[in-house]
Amino acid sequence: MSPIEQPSTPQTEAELLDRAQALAGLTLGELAQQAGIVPPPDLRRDKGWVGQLLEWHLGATAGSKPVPDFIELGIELKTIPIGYHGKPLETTFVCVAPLIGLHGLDWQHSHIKHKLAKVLWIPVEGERDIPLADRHVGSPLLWQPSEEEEQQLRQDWEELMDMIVLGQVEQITAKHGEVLQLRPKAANNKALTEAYGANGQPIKTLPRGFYLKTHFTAAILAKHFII
DNA sequence: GTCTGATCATAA
DNA sequence: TTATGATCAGAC
Repeated sequence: MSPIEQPSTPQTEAELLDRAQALAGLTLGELAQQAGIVPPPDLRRDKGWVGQLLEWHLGATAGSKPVPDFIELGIELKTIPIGYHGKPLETTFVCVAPLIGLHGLDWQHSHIKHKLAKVLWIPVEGERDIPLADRHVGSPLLWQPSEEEEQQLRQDWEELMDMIVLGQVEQITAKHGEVLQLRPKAANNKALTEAYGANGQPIKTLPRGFYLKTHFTAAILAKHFII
């Protein structure tokens, strides 16, 4: 057996798209075999497995660094689990929400705006009754937020950040926001980080992340594939 | 059936 | 602990 090398990094957007398109229709089992790895029985203990498998095939290099998957192209790769009805099964994690040091932070300079500036979505069958190795990869979609989409994101972001600045982070639930929600993003409920309390004093709370609601990502996919 | 809060693995 | 990659699973 010769060692398996990761495919090279695409140099252009077109090349990345071509290569993503070439993966469409294949199963995760086939892709795992090409990468020389064995699919886990389920994703319970490997929630990021699908995303990392696709990153490998497309030659993403960022690893766990806080930069886009394809640095040169400024493109972020996201896999999205799809149900039998063609709609996303899960919300999409975007990034962790800053809870302190927010003075002067606005939407234009937010981490989330930059994360979502250009995203390569790759739908993957996600129904739990389909064995992981048998799930098919779908057609990729390169997306940039429309003005309307960005406006929706910005509005929710500003509402949520206002609450965080006012020390109301613990009053925020997943119901806040139309397209963007704030939910815990942690290893467990013992992992704490610093935030503002109601009176401006520091408190310890669960790290939070921004997630795109399924109806928002469903609309993105629908706009591209159904029209 | 859907949603929300909780959780899992790994690297640095 | 924070960053990456997300899905699980009980509540509703």
